Amino acid sequence: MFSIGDLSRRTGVKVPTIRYYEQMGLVAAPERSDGNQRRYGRQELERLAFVRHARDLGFGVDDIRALIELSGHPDQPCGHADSIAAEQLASVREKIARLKRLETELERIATCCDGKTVGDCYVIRALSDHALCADDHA
Amino acid sequence: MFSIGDLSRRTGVKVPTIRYYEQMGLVAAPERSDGNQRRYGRQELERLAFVRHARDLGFGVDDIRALIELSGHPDQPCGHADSIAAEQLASVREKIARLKRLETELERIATCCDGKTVGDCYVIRALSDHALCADDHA
DNA sequence: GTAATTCCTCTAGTCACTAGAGCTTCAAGA
DNA sequence: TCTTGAAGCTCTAGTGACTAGAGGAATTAC
Repeated sequence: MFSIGDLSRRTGVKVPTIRYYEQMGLVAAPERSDGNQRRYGRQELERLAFVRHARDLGFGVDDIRALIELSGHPDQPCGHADSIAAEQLASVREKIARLKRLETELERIATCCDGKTVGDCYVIRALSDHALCADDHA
Repeated sequence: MFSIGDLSRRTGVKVPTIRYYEQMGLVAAPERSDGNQRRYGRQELERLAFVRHARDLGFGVDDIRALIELSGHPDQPCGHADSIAAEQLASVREKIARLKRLETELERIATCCDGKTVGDCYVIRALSDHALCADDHA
């Protein structure tokens, strides 16, 4: 049996975040001590580690709820879990693609400024005039 | 002179977002018609385009305020503008690096599942057991 | 026994918007 | 000129995933 602080140290999830996850239904409300403090066991630790891991991988709260629900039914087909993961992968790839376009544009903007004053600063001019951009990062 | 709707169509910034930018001080409060509706001119259009462009590039509101402030002083040295842009570039690069680590891990998770039920689904097992992960994406 | 630490609940703030209610103004056609 | 429907106005509240702080109670270490 450990306290919320112990659980926090073991999982790397901050104390208020654990309480928030409980409120959101990602982890079950645990037993309480006589003085009304939360007391956790091994099962809760594993569940929280699962949640933390899924969050680290960028899954949203709703996805995680669905994955937890699924993990409680080991006999069901796992197509749904697969598709949640595949969607997350697609969304990560999209974000990477978008950020790479930004990177290209920012490189051009941030490294081309050889003016000394704002008046001829390439950063400012590029922001003022979208036409100076190489591609359509919008 | 155009209305907020015209401005929205010309810049691609939604009407409530324009009002929000005004509230945040990113664009100046414009003249009003007799009936209290906003009336914009060319200058406001350019300013909003600047803001939109900077937002598209991922700059935060505070950065944009600073860049606008700078662009109003063409005689000052532009080192500050450069450093804002350089910081933004660094932050974009960091995000890309992080997302790539996630991508690698998600690829492993999402493509390795050849089980038929949740019980032996690799997605669920991988989330339960961080030790299955190749690298430290946390 | 006491002092320091940790815990509790509750509210409110973050960022950059977005949605909706309830009302007024504007522009175009009859 | 009248009417109708779109577009405008302000204000409040909601989004996601936390984070911060107030004010007080419980636990733990010495």
